[in-house]
Amino acid sequence: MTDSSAPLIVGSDRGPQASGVRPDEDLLTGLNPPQREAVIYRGPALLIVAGAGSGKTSVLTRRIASLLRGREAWPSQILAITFTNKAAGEMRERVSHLIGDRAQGMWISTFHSACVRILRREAEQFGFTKAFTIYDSGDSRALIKRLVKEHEADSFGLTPAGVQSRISKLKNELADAESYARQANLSDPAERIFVDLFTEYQRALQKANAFDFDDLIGQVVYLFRAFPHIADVYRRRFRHILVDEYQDTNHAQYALIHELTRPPGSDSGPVASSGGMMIFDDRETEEASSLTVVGDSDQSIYAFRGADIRNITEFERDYPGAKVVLLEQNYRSTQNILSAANAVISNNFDRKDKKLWTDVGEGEKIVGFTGYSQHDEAQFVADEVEVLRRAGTDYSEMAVFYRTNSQSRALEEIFIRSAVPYKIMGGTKFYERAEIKDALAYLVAVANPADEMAVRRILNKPRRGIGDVTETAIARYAADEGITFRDALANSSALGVGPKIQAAIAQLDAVLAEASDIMLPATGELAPSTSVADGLQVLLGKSGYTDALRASRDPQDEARVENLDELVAVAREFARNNPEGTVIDFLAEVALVSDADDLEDASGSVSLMTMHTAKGLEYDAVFVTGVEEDLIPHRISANEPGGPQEERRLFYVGVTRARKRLYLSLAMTRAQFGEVTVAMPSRFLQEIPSDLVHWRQSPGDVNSRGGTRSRALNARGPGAQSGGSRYGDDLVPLPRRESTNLDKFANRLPAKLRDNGDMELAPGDRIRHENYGEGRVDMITGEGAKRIAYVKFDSHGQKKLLIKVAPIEKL
DNA sequence: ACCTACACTATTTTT
DNA sequence: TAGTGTAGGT
Repeated sequence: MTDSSAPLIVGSDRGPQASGVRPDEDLLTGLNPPQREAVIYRGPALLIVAGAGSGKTSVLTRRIASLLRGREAWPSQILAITFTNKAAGEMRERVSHLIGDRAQGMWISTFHSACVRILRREAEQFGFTKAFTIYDSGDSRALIKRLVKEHEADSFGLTPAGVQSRISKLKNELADAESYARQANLSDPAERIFVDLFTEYQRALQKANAFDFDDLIGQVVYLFRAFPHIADVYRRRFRHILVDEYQDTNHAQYALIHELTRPPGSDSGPVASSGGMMIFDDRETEEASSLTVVGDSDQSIYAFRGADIRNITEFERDYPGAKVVLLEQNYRSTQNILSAANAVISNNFDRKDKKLWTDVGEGEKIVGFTGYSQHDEAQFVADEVEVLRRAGTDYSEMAVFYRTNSQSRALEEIFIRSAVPYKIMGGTKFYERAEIKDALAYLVAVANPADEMAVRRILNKPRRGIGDVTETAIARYAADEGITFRDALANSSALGVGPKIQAAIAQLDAVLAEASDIMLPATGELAPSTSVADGLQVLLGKSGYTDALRASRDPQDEARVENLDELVAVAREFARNNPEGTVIDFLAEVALVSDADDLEDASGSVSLMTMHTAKGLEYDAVFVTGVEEDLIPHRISANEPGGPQEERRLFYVGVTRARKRLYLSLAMTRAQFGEVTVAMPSRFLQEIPSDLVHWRQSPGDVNSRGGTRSRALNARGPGAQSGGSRYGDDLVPLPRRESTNLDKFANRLPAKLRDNGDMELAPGDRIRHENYGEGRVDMITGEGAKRIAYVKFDSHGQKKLLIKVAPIEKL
């Protein structure tokens, strides 16, 4: 990271590329003119407005490759920011693919990961240690919950969730408790208490040597502003900064980029000249780093968590002289899909007009379907998935989107019944499981003993007979002695608790100490890479945690043990990838990589995910489900400023994920919170030109003809065929009722799925199915709960059945 | 200190 | 509906 090693500048800022072959000519093959421009432009600031599917990742990676290839930059001078860890990994991959080993040393990461790296180096500057840990939102909620309770803030209408989101929003605006207090209305007692909570929350974090998610960004900005000479180190290091998904950056992230792109030395001026000598004389002429941002304001879908769309819409104002390149040609979708997307998004009034186009042709019409219930809708999706599969589309090339996670349940039930393999993306939350959080708290207790919350968490896990009283006694002892909560454990005899409990505390202390010896070697010494996994096993084993789970008769605890084994495996995998990684590094990675299981087997199964998760992905066939008012747009968004427009962008994102086929489906009734409510088609449906959609079953069909007619399986009757069966006028008058007796439409599953888990079937057996009648088993595949029978029915042809749950009996 | 039962309430998106 | 929190009993 030394500047003396700065490379030769080959392509000058605006010098015309003289004749001859560019060193990066091959990087430009296959690019259209604007894409080429985006790769080769050199200047202080470049905004690439990249519509959905316009090849922006390709442009970004080639731009980086071109900088490196032309020796305009060393890898260490490049900082590329992506939205997710997965995207970072892919970008790194693609750059190395283009230029090989030379890609080593670049920083390609999320804002959060990059900031952790910076904070790790600089933490000592402002009252933290290198061993700081990261509070995820669950951790900070727990902390806030405690504070709210202590202050009895709930009687002022302050809920933990509300306080948490307010603090988060403020931090995203780079406000702290003090600056907030200055402009708050402190005659309002609730406000005063909120300020107290905020102050104490921050104090607690500092005391615990921990940062929450928002602090990771905000504190780096604070650091750069308070210590210009430190900022300069990074300004000189990162000469080329590239930010993807710029439309989803919040103010703190914007400020961070702004700090990094100031000319080095610029704000240490007064210091430099105070002695009358221009110490940094030679640096006055240093240039700011070049900044490239890529984004699409139409895909901004994170305003709810502080993303500020103005960061991109006002880029040209923030960076005068910035070059703007527009990428409008779409290489992903058919024209019909793009036309629908364009039509919908054009209803957002305050946007720059932009129209995606393609030259691949119109393609198939968009297919619409209205189910009577969410299960009916799900059945349609499952059936259609099978149709596509038989027509040659791989499961992994299909995806089902929904607005809220809860919608996945009905889909899951039907997919299981129909034996469609699926994978829920982003929904699993491995790291939010209680046993995983417990295990990680053990690690934190060792790695960052200042983190009192972590120690408190494990105090009585497994049950050791340590309750509130003892916990308070420990805390008081620690306060009296001026030592940490963790260190108080080492002195159990001084706590004034019973001998049994003393022994339990001593035992816990011993386990933590033993793990410390394994994971935290003396300074200078390097711990073996297996130390994290080994230490974790010691902690879980000798604390009695796993034993307690194994002894339990709760069947779920078996799965918990497996999860813990999985975590140990993750630690071993981490060691393999980071031979010098420490516990601290492991914890940071785990805190920042929530979708770690993403990279594994999405192959061979249909992907289910929320529309938010879908951003940046693409599939041959996409099902957007639940296209109903109050769902998309979500009802809660109606009251939020800009809410409905953000929902429209979200829908736009969903639609533009599809390459060849797009399905839009909805249900007329939806069970929510135990009640069945009538749903109305989403306004976004009406914004799509009717000739683009072929309704298999339109909302009008379902409305006017009642529930006795078509169900999902036979909906393809002649009646549903004509393009004229557009719902049109039927749409509006559907009255909203809170709850109705539409049970006849409900088509609900029995509350409990049946379980034929132990049914023995072999090829040749005859069976009877509730709906399909009798048939003969051809073949059995799979194991356990996933055993599948291939059955030839006498009157319904070939079907695949999941033996465990299918309504069948052996004859 | 721990367990059970009951009541209540909050239901969007997530690095 | 389901998951969480609290109160009360052991």
